[in-house]
Amino acid sequence: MSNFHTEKINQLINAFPPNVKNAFDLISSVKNFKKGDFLLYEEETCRKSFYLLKGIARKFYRKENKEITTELYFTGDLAISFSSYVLQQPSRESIECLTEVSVSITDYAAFQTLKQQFPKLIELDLLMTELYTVWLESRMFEFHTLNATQRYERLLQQSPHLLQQVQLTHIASYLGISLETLSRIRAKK
Amino acid sequence: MSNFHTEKINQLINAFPPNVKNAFDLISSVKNFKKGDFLLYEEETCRKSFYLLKGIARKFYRKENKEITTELYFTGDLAISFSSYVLQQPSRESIECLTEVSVSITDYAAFQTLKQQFPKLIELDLLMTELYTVWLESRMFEFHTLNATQRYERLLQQSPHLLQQVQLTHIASYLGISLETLSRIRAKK
DNA sequence: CGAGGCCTTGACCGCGGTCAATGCCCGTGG
DNA sequence: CCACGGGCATTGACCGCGGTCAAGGCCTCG
Repeated sequence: MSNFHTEKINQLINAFPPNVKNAFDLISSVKNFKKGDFLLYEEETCRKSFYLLKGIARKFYRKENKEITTELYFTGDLAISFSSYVLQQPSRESIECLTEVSVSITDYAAFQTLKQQFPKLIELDLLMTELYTVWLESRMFEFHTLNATQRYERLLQQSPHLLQQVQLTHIASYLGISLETLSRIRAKK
Repeated sequence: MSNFHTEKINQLINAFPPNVKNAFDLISSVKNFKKGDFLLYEEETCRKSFYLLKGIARKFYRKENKEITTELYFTGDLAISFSSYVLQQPSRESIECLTEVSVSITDYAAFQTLKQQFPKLIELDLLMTELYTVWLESRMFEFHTLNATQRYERLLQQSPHLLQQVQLTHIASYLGISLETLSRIRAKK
């Protein structure tokens, strides 16, 4: 869940009374991972959410022994396999650390319980889900309306930092194109 | 928002106390539309949600004078342009009735207010958003993992009724393929 | 009977994928 | 300090899926 509309979320969180914040912290814990470590394995059910405090991670699935990256996470993003998390079913996606990563982990079940206690947390959950869905819709839209070159240029313009920090193999599959095609696109001009 | 997980939603709604149901009904109203009528126009901000009581509708956007169908609605589905509704911004999509349609319309602003009064409604909103997102993720996944023929066959198997009721032009664009290609796929065996 | 909407069929072609060879960079060990 | 190997990116040759354009068929309805 990319944090491209963070203001709204921060606004809501900052308005929380201290007891809600404290209760939330009690069911969360910080953990560190090394480059190459997995936060979630394919087939595993996503029972935790990972809030990135530092580092870069990616979510991907395998298709005929090739890996398709579906999301890239940076500091401030929330990493989960959404469908697996919501339905509490095995995930078709994995989440892998691309650098050293520090995350704040929150347990799914504990959060569900806490939401019943503090309805404001349901509002937070709704807001974050809405923003993820808006992002997903726009990603879908771009896949259908832009060709490979246009998708690359749009990424270049919207998230230039990303290209410095993530290897082209992952960027290519995130854009839904082959590494070779991406290379050719970049070669032109 | 396809109602493929309706049980959960019904469960939640049935547990609502009567006063919540009544309050909700007070901000909703039934309206009828003819085939070809629009529930929402492109560029318009989606300020209402449309719950289909009867009929078929579709959501689509235009791309170079061609129409791409993004969702098909049947009885029991909730028709909205999600991003427009959530962000209260102009929609890139339109919603059109494919048959005579009867809908229960709920105003966005009134629903927002009612949610503050009855937090259970936030839970309902969250649940429905989650299910839409799960559906959207699976749609995205199928676009990336299946070719045109496989997507058609999957639709055939999961929603055979749909093919009886919706013209092939819309089905083709819903599957992200041209009418001609769909016709050829159907011709084989 | 004619017109228009919808679907089918044919001919053609281009975007982007695949396979394979080569290049480049960097870390490790002799 | 250089040599080697592995990971990642580039480049070239080829090709197939599915799109486009155009013509023709088939209903339905006035």
